Amino acid sequence: MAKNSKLGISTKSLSPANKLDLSIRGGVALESYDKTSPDSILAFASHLTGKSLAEVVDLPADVMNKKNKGDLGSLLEIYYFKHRPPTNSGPDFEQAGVELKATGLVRDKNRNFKAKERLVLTMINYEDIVNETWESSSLLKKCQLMLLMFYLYEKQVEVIDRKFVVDPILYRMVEWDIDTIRRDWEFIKQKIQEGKAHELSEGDTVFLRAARKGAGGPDEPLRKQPYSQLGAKARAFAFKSTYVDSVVSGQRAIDNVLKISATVSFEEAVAEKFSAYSGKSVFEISEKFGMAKTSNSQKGFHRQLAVKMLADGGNSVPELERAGIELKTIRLGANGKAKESMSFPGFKFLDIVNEHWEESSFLEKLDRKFLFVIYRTSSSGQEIFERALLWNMPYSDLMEAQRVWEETKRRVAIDATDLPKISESHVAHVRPKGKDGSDKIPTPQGGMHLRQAFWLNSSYINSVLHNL
DNA sequence: GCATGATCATGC
DNA sequence: GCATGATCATGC
Repeated sequence: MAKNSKLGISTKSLSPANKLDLSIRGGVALESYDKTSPDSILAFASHLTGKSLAEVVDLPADVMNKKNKGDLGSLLEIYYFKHRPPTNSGPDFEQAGVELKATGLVRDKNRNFKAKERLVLTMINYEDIVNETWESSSLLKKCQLMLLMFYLYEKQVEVIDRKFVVDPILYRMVEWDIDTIRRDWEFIKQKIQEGKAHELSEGDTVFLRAARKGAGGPDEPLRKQPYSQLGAKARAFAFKSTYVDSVVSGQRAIDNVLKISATVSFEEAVAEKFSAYSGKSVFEISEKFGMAKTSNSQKGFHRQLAVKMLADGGNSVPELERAGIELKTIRLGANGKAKESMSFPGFKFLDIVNEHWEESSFLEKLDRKFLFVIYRTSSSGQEIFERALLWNMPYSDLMEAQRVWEETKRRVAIDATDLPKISESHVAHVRPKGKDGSDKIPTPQGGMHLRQAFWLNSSYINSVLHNL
């Protein structure tokens, strides 16, 4: 939570920390709550469901008059919970050990709630983390128990008017996904210990990410790291937004497709699922799952087959979505090479010219963990499932992808019909991707041109596979 | 065999 | 209806 001073709120308007004068408006008489009890804090928080902060408490004039009213979490603490969080790095409610997080939801295509963005937990201190163990970590101290409050984010609505649209949740890391989260934390620490804080990437890990923090522009000052002279971008521990989604929807209770446990990591669980099929023919595997390949142009066939293998015949793997893992199939020819490049979502000419790399959808996709499911045509002409592996893009290649993206942005503004070709980068290129030849969208030049997308070069895919 | 362009099937 | 992942098609 931001400290009060950051909000510019006079502390004179605060009630004494332990005297709970809960003058609640709106005809709702609320009981007090016990600051030492997580359950009591949760119960008190739940009275906000369906309401906004401004509906429930009288906010002082200095807050109401401020144009930027600050972050909702801090306002909640002060004016709803009447609580002043400690200035140390521990949880907001120190006696109960509860950290308060208020986070925004938006509606997806199906009108379901989803997290607007990743949930930032706490800054990564590169100097300190190398001396921590998981058990003694500042992350665990602060965030092992969190009160998560979810409001509907709408840009034009002031923070104090945003309604809490679902019930708050008391999130206990121990009960949820501590095994995976701990591994994520260890991985991030390890990278810093190797002097690679500047190479941290969101794709490194599964649920807990090292998320870029701060403005992120070229002027953003870099932080020192203990085992390298190179400065590193400021990063914070954060939960991946798809992971937050699963927390909101309560999905976690039912998705146990991969059978991750204290002794089986995400990677091991995936490997275990695929191991039974290694070397088997695509035909044999599809027979097993009763999948009739209706035509050769069934373009999603190998992908469907991959999901079946992972989900024991089911049609989805919620853990993949929760972890934001990108499933991609790769088909190798008899020569062991991937023939096709790998496509990514299309972009609009009019949008990309105003985007920044850091916020681009291409980076959002690339900066993930990938699950490659690899098929290979044997010398006899029969296609077999070879293996599956988890991968994320090395830092240097991500930089090259950025270069291609920046070049694309630059050239779209000049001539949207002349974009980076496969020969211009060893990593990525731009190519059409549409329904057909008539699928054209407007260009900055005022014309119409075929819809385009970013692709990873087939030669790059092959070099990645070769190195693994 | 590769670069480039075109298009299909699917799920939401 | 449309974006997306994937594959097909053509020309050199």
